[in-house]
Amino acid sequence: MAKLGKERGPKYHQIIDAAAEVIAENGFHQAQVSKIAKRANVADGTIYLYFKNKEDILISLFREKMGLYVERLEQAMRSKTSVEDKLFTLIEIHFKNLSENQHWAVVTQLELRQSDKKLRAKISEILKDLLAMIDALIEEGKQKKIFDSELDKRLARQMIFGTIDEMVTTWVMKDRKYDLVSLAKPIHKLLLNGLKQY
Amino acid sequence: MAKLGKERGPKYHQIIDAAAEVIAENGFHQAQVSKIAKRANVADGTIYLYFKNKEDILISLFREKMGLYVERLEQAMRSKTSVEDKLFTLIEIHFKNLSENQHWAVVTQLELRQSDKKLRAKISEILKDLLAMIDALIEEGKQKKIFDSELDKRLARQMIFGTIDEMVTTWVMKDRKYDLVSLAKPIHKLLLNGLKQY
Amino acid sequence: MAKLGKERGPKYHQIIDAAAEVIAENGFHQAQVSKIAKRANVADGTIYLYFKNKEDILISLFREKMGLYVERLEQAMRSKTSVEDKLFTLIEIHFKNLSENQHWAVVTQLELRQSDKKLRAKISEILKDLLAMIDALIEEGKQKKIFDSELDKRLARQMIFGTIDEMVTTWVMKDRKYDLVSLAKPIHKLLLNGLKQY
Amino acid sequence: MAKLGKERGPKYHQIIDAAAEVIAENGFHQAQVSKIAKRANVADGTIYLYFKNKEDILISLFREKMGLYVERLEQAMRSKTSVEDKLFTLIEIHFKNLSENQHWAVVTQLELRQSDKKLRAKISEILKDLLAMIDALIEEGKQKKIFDSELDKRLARQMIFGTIDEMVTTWVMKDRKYDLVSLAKPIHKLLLNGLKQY
DNA sequence: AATGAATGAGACTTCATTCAT
DNA sequence: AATGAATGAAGTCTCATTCAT
Repeated sequence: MAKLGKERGPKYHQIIDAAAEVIAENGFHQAQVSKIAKRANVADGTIYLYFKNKEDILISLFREKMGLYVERLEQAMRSKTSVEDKLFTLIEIHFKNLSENQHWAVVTQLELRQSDKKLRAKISEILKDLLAMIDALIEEGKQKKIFDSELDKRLARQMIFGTIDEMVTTWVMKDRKYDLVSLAKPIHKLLLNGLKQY
Repeated sequence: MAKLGKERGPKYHQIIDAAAEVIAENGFHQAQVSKIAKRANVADGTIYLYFKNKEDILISLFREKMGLYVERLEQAMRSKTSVEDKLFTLIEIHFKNLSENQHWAVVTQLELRQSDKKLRAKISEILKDLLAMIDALIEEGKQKKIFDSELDKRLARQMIFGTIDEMVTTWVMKDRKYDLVSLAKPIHKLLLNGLKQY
Repeated sequence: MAKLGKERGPKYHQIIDAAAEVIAENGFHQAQVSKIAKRANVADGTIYLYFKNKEDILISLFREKMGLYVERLEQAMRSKTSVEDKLFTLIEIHFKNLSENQHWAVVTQLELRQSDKKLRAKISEILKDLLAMIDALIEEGKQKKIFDSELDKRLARQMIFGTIDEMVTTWVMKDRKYDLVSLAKPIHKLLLNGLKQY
Repeated sequence: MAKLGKERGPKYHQIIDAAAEVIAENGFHQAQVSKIAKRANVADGTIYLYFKNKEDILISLFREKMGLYVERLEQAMRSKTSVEDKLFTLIEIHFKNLSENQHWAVVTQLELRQSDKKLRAKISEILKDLLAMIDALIEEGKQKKIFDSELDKRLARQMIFGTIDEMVTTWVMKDRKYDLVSLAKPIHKLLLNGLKQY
């Protein structure tokens, strides 16, 4: 058996990318291993030199893409100082990222949610990095007295995440017919309004 | 041939209810037609006298349950006059409804989302009644000058729906270990904060 | 799911018999479920209404055939009184049984031994009835002072069973070109010689 | 192309031995070529420089080990003069050989029998040396008037071989919990009893 | 109206073997 | 001589749906 995802040859990413495309085009339940293999220009068996099983492809896919996203997000937020700007950046980068990878947007908002309990638990695990960033942001806002000191961190996080996630889902379900990124500004204002103390 | 939901014998609801139970207990992917039939005390073939196919059972299930919920919601909101109270009622009834039907909460927040694109599109269709109520509420708030006249109705709706949906999902994923209804008050405050004009 | 082998419809035996034929003709590892189904004139899926899995077909096959054989053996031996006659009957019936079911002989002596450890353990379990009969015979011989009182029951059983089993295997491997039943007499003499006390 | 067993480099025996170990430890069906290669510290492809295919490894394995055994047997029997002693030596060396190589005993009595018809035919071929020795022994016994002149050589051989083979198999299946070699004496007596003339 | 036995398409994964380096 | 990444064929079992009774 090969490296199982360790030393990643070029085929590793070939397969990951093929999986993202095939899922976006055919849907989660129609993304057969053989279809992914064909799209990646490798034999079916080759998949199993790089991934333990089909689920492993999907988790790796999510981890890779999410990793890139979180990295991009961290980098962008580092240059911001105010809590307000950081929240705006978080929203904007999130929307930009998905606008620039619309296939991927379909995969995260619709297809991957069709996975079973076990797979979704692993996806949740990967999402934690993002949620932790939101939590840190809320904490900072509370310390800087921008947000109410009584603000429940969990509720605030659910409002932020729930809102932007729902916005992306709606956008995807409307076939991405309008510009998502331009909604960053108004939704930022709305969310900030909710969190701020007066 | 199936009656296609017209003349609904008693078996119709027997099957619907069995489906809800079986999905809640076994998960979406383990809810086979034969399992539903057995739970409903009918033969497998009988299912097809009342429903076109498996998907039809699930859609009908969602429609029936959602209908009851929207009805309850409308009734509760009718007695409220202020926009603030109406929003609170919407959140509270939503949380109460799911707290009192925890099996059903699992079905809507986790299991039914594992369905395929086609089925989810139909589920979205049914959700529209709820979303329309939120829209009406926002409209009323704008007219009464409680919400900003510039407020984007779609964004506001996504914030409200996204937030409460995410809250229920988190609650379900945390195995419903805490009281959801008591979160209605603080989240109502947070959302109202966001929507109000100052 | 159907009765899983309980209330056995006609298809149950159709499948069992098809399995015996297919194994004898194609070998154990070439006896695919689909081949058995085709031979039994049922759909692949029907197999699983009567058997838990492929292994279950094979075990049931062995149990059914072995049950018939042991029954026949018990009946034949019941009419014999002397230990010598009983031993002869045991050998003769064993040889006759396999001579009359040459397909089955191939299955037991060659094909079924290719099964894996788990399946073979279950087959051994079924064989115990036969071995118990041999044990009872040896015990009786010792009590009647025909066999040496010092005779180790386990060794004697292994000599009897090992010898006749090896004879059948040789006969099968030589393509059953000679008459097996006529060897019952001389081998009976040989075995008796070995077991008797002088 | 493979050397087909001609010029045997050191890797030849490395691979043979690795195969024996892997089969004993993992069972026949879990003895993949890649596992054997890893155990032998060679690349998968290297195997095919020394052996035509997987079957060829197994046949060679059996031939090599059996060759050593027959050699040892011949040497031990050479020092014996009486037929009785020779038979005893045959049994004792057989039992000793397998007691001293318990892994190998598992391989011959259980694992290798899971091979397919073709492979087992070749294994039988190799066994012929041993059977020929038994035949020679019977012949000698008949000439020396120790065994009955009417004794059927084939039957006698099947009794001897079947008995000791069954004894080893039982011992292996009982996890080799008792001493096999000490059974040589009583079983020798039993077999001799059977073969002798009175 | 009701039954439930029967159907059969469809997919993940393993592993012996090859061949470019 | 040696490597080991790549190949791709092949098989068991599930389950939505049908249809004869």
